[in-house]
Amino acid sequence: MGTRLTIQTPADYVLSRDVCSYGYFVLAPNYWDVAAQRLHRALALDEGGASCVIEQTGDKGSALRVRFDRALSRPEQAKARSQISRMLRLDEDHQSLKAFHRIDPRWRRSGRGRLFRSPTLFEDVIKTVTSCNVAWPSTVNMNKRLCQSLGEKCEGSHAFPTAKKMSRTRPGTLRGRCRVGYRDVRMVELAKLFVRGDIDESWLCDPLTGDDDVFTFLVTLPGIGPYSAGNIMQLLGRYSRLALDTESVRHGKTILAMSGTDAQIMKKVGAHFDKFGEHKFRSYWFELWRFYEKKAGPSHTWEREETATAFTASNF
DNA sequence: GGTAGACCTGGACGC
DNA sequence: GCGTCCAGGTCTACC
Repeated sequence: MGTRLTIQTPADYVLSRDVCSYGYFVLAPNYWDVAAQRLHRALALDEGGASCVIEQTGDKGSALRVRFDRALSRPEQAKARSQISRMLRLDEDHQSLKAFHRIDPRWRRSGRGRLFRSPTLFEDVIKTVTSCNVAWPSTVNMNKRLCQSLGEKCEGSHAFPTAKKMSRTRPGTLRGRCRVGYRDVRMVELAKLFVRGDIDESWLCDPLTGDDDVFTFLVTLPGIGPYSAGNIMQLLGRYSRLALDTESVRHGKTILAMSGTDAQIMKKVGAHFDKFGEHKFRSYWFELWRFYEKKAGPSHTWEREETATAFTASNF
């Protein structure tokens, strides 16, 4: 029989709202079961992969129940708790959420403020690289193939590849089997940096480290430019910068009624959100998310293979 | 500091 | 079914 864990949540926590809050919830190995409103995914643990199902059967703030497909050792249980907590932002600073709702009360009623992320920073960084210079369906495919080709196999699924595994993979394998194209070398280099400890997560997360320093460091990494750095910063819980891309231009044109060249609109979008200060990214993102939900319905109803793979500028 | 072109994949389109 | 074009962010070379 597999291990079962109970994980306490903050008083305002709603699983369906807080999982279905960022596009990564539809990327492998994540799978949101719309009918049951549960999150399925495999985790890479010390003794191999383990798939789990996460559900919240009670009201807002009730505990999460997590069922694994196998028995976990004590150290694995601790690691699983830590990874799930990171992924679901259970550790999001409550004062920061309150401050966000004070500066942008549009999201107070729904309680939106947490953005779904990955169990590890490595997965967040690689997912960011797979989202660059491609349409969303290609990002979905790349992540699916990365898991199938390099992820630890467990019951019915695969975990996301570990940095160690990817660092030992030939770029040609990534390109050929996972269809990541020219990103192959950059992804292997990133994996090696993680394995060598050259990417110091504790420094990146340290409140004493300035946002400018984090940004300056991130853009030195292979495959990471201004867009990716901005995105990784929000994944680190630093919301003071935007991740500007073609979606930002679409948003500027269609929702904010901005005009000019794409470069001019990007600058205008950046300036438009300055008023939200260190919560800028969340204000920007939830505006985008609201737009997607108007088009496709509430995000917790998005079927991975249908609606969720379709939200790009060209489709909307 | 700003910009043009290459990088790669997959989808759309025309034939 | 095949060929061509295009979108997408980063990187390098060049001005």
